[in-house]
Amino acid sequence: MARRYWLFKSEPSSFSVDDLLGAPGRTTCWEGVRNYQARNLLRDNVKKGDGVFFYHSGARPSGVAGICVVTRSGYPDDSAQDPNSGYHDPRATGGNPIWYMVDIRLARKFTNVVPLSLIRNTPGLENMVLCRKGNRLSIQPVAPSEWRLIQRLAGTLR
DNA sequence: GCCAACGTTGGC
DNA sequence: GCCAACGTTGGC
Repeated sequence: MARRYWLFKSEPSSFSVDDLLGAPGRTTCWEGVRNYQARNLLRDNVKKGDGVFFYHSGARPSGVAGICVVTRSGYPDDSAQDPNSGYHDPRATGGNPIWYMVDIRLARKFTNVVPLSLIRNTPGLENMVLCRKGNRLSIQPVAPSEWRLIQRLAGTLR
């Protein structure tokens, strides 16, 4: 299977690209996804070696803040089984973990966030899942052409 | 802070 | 299985 591309959303007030920059090995587990559609992607489709856009939501501005690489494919999100975690789900067990996560490593933090407003106005990006009305999916597929275009945009913002 | 859009829950 | 109520997301 060829390398695939994704976009992961995070509110920077909760976990930002700078938090990942400061993490050991610039690596983190992407815990806490509690939506079944996003869960299915993490469990079944996001694979080691895939590319990830780190997206800041609820930010000023919201937009793509950097590029990551998946370093571990989907595995059970054990925060669901931790009563002390904010992500605890009492239904999750070892035999039925329900929720899944992957590990990602920050490859590059963009000098400037590529803002959503620019993405919306850039030909070739208007059909991104990100731009679709009402979209709330926190794990999204990104087309190879979109992957290249956004990196080119990031270069123009330097 | 507002509010539209969406996902989930739970009564029936 | 339907659907109203509710909670959450996320842009603005």
